[in-house]
Amino acid sequence: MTSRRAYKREGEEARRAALIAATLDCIAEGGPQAATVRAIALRAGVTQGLIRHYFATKEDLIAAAHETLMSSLTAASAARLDELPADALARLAGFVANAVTPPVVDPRAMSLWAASMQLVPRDSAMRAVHETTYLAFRDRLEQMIAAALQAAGKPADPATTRRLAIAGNALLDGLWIEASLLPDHFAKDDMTSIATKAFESLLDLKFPE
Amino acid sequence: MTSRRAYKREGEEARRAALIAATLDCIAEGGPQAATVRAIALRAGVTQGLIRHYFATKEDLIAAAHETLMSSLTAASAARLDELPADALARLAGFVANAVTPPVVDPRAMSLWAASMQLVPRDSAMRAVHETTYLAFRDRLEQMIAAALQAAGKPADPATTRRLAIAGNALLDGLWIEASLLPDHFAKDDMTSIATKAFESLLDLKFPE
DNA sequence: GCTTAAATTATACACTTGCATAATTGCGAG
DNA sequence: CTCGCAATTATGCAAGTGTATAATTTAAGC
Repeated sequence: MTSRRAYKREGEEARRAALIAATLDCIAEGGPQAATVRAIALRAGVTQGLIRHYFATKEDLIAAAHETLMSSLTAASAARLDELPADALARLAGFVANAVTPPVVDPRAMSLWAASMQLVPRDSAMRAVHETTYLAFRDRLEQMIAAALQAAGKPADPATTRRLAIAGNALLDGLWIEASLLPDHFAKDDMTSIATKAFESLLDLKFPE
Repeated sequence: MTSRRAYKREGEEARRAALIAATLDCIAEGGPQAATVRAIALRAGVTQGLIRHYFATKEDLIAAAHETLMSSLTAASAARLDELPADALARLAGFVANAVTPPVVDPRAMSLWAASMQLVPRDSAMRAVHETTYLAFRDRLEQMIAAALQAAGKPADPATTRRLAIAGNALLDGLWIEASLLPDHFAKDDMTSIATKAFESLLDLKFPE
């Protein structure tokens, strides 16, 4: 009559995803130290032994979680790309405004991102992930910048667009961080206007209304 | 004949400083989880009991460490202010170049900064510290921007300088982060040139050679 | 419906963690 | 020189950590 906990079998993908989600939740709420095996299992509605069944070690789970986080962050900004207008200038303007306002601006995402950044200097796998996702985002921005410059009839040689993409990316990153850290300091319109005008200055062109 | 460890008495300030420094070293090397009481004591050349003697709890020590870190980060960029030229344009140019190159760009500092950022969303004390230091840095930048605009004979109304300071600050933050995370991706001259040209575009002026 | 392999739970273990408390030692005051 | 007290070390402890392994249960195949 030993009443053992009832459970349901889930597919491997679903369980891995659930464990990763639970891990990110734990880290977001209490930092890396809060992401203990037991806390993660509890949040995933599972007993701790199961973690070991899907991830050889806790470190593996953490790594998988960070990888998932990174791709979801870039995916979030890419998702809206289709909804943007076709006109190159309006397209870039929309992309910029999107990057510095909710839901892309988000304290939880920011906290998780900071946790990842901390690992980059000392974990080569994390460094590789960061490098890839950073360059992917920057390349996309560079293409939109090049298109916008051409649409405005300005020269868009590779050296120039690279430089502008690096600066533009940094600008968006910095604004995203501050808006996420101090949400009450910046009104939504405020942020959009700051980012938009900065990009107009940077590229020396004017976005359509 | 129990040979107890020999030790030297240090003043309270010295010991607190040493413990804080050891704490930051631990966090920089292995993240918050590596900053255990024992690891900190070992690095400070002290036994763990002493920590409790100077800090009621580990959390107190961590908080003190983050506070020290933040003020030292802003102090680092302020220290060089006197060495900058008097001419407003050259002064701003030097400030910008300084912010995106070593020793301000530094993986260790970046790692520690990320650790702090992670605490901001869930720790009100850390949030207050961040807000203060962020605004202090931004205000300093705003003043230099206003001076540069005036020197170039351009209008420098408060709304404009505020907007430019926010964008300029974000730009410097973003470049600082990337240069610190991926040191091999950017040559020193490269970074300086990118930051300088971006600021010239942003303010619509030209820095002296 | 059995059988069976895999998914899941349960339990145990060795080790680390932060903290408390007692035992000593350095070092200035007299 | 020695006394006394605060600074420091040493030791212990209960709780939490990751991981290993055995015991069970689910559900699919025949």
